[in-house]
Amino acid sequence: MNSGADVAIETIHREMTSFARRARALAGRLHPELSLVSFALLGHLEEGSGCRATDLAEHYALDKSTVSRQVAVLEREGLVERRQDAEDQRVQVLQLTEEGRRMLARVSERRRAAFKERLDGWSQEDLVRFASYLERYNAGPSAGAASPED
Amino acid sequence: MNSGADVAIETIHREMTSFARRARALAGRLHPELSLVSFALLGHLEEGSGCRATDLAEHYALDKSTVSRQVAVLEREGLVERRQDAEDQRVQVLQLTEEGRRMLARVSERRRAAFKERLDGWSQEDLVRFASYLERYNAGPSAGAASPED
DNA sequence: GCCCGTGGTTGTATTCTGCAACCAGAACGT
DNA sequence: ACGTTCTGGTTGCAGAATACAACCACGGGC
Repeated sequence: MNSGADVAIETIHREMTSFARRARALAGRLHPELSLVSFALLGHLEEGSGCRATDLAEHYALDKSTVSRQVAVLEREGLVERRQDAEDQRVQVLQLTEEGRRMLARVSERRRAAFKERLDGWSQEDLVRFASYLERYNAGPSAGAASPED
Repeated sequence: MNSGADVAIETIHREMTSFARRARALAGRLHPELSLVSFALLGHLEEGSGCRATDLAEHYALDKSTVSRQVAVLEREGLVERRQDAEDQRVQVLQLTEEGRRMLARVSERRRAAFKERLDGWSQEDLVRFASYLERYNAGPSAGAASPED
């Protein structure tokens, strides 16, 4: 790899980190009602209907106790529901409630608005290309060293 | 804004968020000796030699008290130095120590390796363009080009 | 029926964080 | 010069997120 690419990687590395930092810091401020993790968990539940706490823990590299507590909070707030699995009594299948769906949509909308503002003035071509780069990056070249279980 | 751009924004939103939570989950695991925030702060110090705690706070959307404490830790560990500003006695200019530079290089190297693996196979052109998009995004809300130090 | 693996919860300690109160130096107006 | 306000920074405090370990409940082999 030549040095131009190295510099680019260094930059990508730094900027992505910076972004992560800001996203985390802002998540709590902009949406006090839904932490970044809760948001991610809800989002996960939205996609595939029904999943286990253990799945979430593994997917987000979180301890199962953490997920357990987060889910407990979300349940107490009426955003998710648990359903005992008929097959296996140990398992609790998690699902979004209607309220959870609404909340997710609301927060999602606000976040999207923030992004939109930040991306105002970009040409469509740049937006599309940027999006594709991010997708490509997150998809990972395969095993993805930067993301063991994802 | 047309729908093509909207889709792109949606994607950018999702992918960046995805990245953020993974980075967060990973930070503590990969580099127990340097939290994500500490790493970011050190990195920031490396670029422009000398900056104030307030600058860091603003840049990373952190409370100044948080930065104060983080910096205190980094100082105690001998990674950064404070220097009273001659102009303004209130100001403490922060700088990396040699040890700090070494530590940063070490962790940076490990992180870069992870990124590199993930970015393996990208053309230099794509890397450079991706990097510039990220910089542009992080620089702020399209503040007509050269937005200074944020 | 017993033991072990798996899904989840709870106890405990740590870390990070923000807010508010505070201190010290600078900037400004009178 | 003096007081007021502003700015950079620290500290007290409280809350949230997290990991780790111990634990409970169920399921599956033996």
